[in-house]
Amino acid sequence: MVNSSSRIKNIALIDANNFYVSCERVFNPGLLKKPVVVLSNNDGCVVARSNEVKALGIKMGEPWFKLRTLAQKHGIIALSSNYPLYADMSQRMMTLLGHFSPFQEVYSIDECFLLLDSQYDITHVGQTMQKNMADCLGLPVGVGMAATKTLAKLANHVAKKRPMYAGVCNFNTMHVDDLEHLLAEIDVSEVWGVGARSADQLRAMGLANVLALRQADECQLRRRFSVVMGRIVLELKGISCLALETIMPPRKQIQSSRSFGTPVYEQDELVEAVLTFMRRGVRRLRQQKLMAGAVHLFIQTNPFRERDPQYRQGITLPLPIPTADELQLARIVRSGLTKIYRPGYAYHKAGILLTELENAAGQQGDLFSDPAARQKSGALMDTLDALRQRFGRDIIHVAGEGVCQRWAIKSANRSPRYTTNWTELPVVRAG
DNA sequence: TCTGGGGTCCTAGGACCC
DNA sequence: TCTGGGGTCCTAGGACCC
Repeated sequence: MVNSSSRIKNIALIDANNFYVSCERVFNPGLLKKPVVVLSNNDGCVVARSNEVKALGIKMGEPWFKLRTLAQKHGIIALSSNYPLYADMSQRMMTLLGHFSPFQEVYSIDECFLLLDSQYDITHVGQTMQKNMADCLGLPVGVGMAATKTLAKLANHVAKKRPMYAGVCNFNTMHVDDLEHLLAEIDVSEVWGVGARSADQLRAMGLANVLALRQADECQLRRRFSVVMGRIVLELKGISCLALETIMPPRKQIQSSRSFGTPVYEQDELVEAVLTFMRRGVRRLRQQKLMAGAVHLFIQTNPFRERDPQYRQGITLPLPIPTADELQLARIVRSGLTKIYRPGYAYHKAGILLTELENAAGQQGDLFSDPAARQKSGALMDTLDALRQRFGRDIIHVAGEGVCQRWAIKSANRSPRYTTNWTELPVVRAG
């Protein structure tokens, strides 16, 4: 893996440490060095942990109510999630990192891949990125570099876990013996794409660490698992199978769903929820200039309440022609709900899934559709878009969404939307 | 009392066709 | 008595990711 040849690719993975917690700390330095968690919707589960919390052994995804005593004992600060803030910080981070290479793949809210030019000292470039993120945004990041995406992910893991790397680790400049020694110490479950299930099976086959997996026979593992595992093995060997996706592929589905703050029994209330989800889904559909060919609607009781009667049902509702018309979509889910709703259950979650998405611009005409009606619907939707743009996205509802929304989520400890809402900007004291 | 939400890809198996 | 077989399409479910 010594970087003797310029043909070896330099792929960097930059990833913010404890992203949500770090975003909160930027605007509230009082949270620095304190144990902090950020909770999911409804303040249900832990979705981000500061290092102090990780040190206490608290796991990702742990239900918050189970941690109350421990939290009290250690003074853990719990924040409701504040997605507008994180999304905005993410955008700033990606823009800044984009200056380091024309080849950037934004992989998730807090990480991106960059293809770097080998003529520079790549490790130094990584250190510059790290400093840049700290100086401009106040975000701590880890940087991993290697010849493939899977190896870069691992290098990033090493950069964060081993203090000697100080957050920047480049596999491409390591001697192969050192690298293999390192990989032998890493559990196979740390490999990108190896989940808990596969990790158990790999261990049972005697492939417990990353080096063992790297040296395994690709064909055999492909047959035993799937093509995905085959690719992972090749990537670990330094053979690139996963291309850098610099252009975001179009969405294939848009989902909008929520657990309820309190159980819902009545059909009318479910209608409220489902119509609200549909409005949110359609907003994203229209933002991305897409149309949906079908909608899937689902409702379910709480699977954790095992003693309660359980019911879960979904229905796929095809549209005669693809549409982004909120009113039409609202009508169709409302009628779909009457088909799957059963009285007598405590519903806990519902959602809609817009599928068979296609580009609104490339929309084909339909022999039976009425062009005048389509034009009218388009004009109405444009008006709604404009009103919401001007007065806020929740200004207009479809009739039936309800006003009080008793089922709406709980979000007890949300921080202000520092960067995206004028009334919540942080105040800077002069002098 | 209280257990997230939003995605992707792959595979197996059934339906269907010739 | 003999009781096809191969290709394709679709869907549900599994696994994984952040």
